[in-house]
Amino acid sequence: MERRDLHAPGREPRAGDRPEPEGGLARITLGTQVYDALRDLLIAGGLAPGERLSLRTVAERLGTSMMPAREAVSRLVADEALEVLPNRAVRVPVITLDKFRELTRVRIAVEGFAAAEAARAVGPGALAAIQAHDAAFRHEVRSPEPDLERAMRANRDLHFAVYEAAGLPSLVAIIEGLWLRIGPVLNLDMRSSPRRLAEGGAQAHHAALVAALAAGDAEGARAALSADIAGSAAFIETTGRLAP
Amino acid sequence: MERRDLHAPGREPRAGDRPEPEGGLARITLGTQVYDALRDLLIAGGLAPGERLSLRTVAERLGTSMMPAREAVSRLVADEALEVLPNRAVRVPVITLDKFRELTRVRIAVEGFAAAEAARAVGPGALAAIQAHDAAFRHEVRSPEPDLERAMRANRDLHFAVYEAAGLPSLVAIIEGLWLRIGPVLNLDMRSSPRRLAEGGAQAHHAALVAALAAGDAEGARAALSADIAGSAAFIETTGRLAP
DNA sequence: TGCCGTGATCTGTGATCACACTTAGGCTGG
DNA sequence: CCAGCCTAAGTGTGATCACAGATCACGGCA
Repeated sequence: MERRDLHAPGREPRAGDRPEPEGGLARITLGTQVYDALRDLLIAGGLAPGERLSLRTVAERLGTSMMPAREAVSRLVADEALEVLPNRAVRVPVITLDKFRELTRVRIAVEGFAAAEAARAVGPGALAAIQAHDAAFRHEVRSPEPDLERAMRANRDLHFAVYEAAGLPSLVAIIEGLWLRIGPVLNLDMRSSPRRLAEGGAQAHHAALVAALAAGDAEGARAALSADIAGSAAFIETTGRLAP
Repeated sequence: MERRDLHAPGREPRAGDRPEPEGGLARITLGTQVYDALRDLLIAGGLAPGERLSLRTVAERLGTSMMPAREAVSRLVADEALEVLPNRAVRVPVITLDKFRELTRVRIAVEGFAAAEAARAVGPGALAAIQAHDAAFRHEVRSPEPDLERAMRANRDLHFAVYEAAGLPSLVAIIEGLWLRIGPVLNLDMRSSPRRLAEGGAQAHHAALVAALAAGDAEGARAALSADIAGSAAFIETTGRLAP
């Protein structure tokens, strides 16, 4: 919370900020908005592992009272994306090496299944979108001056486009929960040593994944995605930033 | 909320009810207690699909103020175990047939993976516990007057003993989230037509599952558990209580 | 100089109040 | 007798206050 502004650019929400009845069909509560803001920060690596949060700080930073912040943080704690220490302090969990390996195994199983289902269910439109994200990612990492932020966003968009193509929304929700927990460590390490991107391991896995999806090869898609996750995890482990 | 008391038997929590510092190491907040109470009700079928909840009613029923109820309901809504209608009314979601089938597919994938891992990782102690739950379930359904409540609890204990034997806590948490969502419909239908228990389909699947676990046969365990879930789901579909 | 005690400050949690909104029931006017 | 409005009760959401506990820095004693 120290380093980034949670606001959307140019938007400055205030406490009594509901002049128009929000037009849309579904009502978006302030608590949900704060939740989404924190969630995006976590997945994008805007919050480092071990970083402490304060309900009052979050609330003030977003221009709301403490209540929406409470609800958002409470939900994130329930998702284990945040944790409250016995001191009552809230912080981004510091993942231990064992926990990281466990999460990686679960990811390979769950996301691998999603990729396999996607290979069976993907349509031409979704496939085109996936290929676009793949191209964007490849273009970014091959650029002479790669933009880390954009590359990781393209990577995320590619993955979730695949998962959504499986046609199982509950599965996507589960995967989002997993990304919420590995996001901080993954992004932090990527940020600290961007050479991983240039190595091209991810590109190769992505290419194999897209090819398998296009061919309707479920097991091929599962294998490619598993290799992608495993490769990324192996890199993270070598950086040694994980707690013992 | 109309039909059951959320209190543990003989326990009557009151608002200012913290004379002793709760002894334990981790502090259990009131919000978490309410969450656990509602969660158990949902998994055990104490709340029917479509049933409406009210924060004030929940709070009063548990002897707390509205705040802990808010937090608990908010978390359950985040888990999709409850839903808030555009009217701002909170109710147990009414699962559609398509959604039920989707959840079943995800369950087979995720819980099947857990069973396979359990076959690889289970130790003698955990295996004994699993066998005990299996025996309890078999004893209950073979009894001349089966106690539905006890049978379903034994079934749940058996399943989760297997999942925990996999040694992947994050996976167990995911599965709990899934059970939270199918619990109401599953329990309701079981309650309305208990003959399913007597048919013995579940017993056979359980026996095959336990045998596979004892033999370290991962794929056998996965197959047995998948068959158990599929059989149960097929039965639920025949009762036709699901929304179109 | 080093260490312990102590108070100010900050934390999350719980309770209470206020508000916009929905909904259901009763009353009035036809 | 029926249809219409319209009030009153009930809803979740947001804000504010109160409080126990933890943290940390400062100051005084040894």
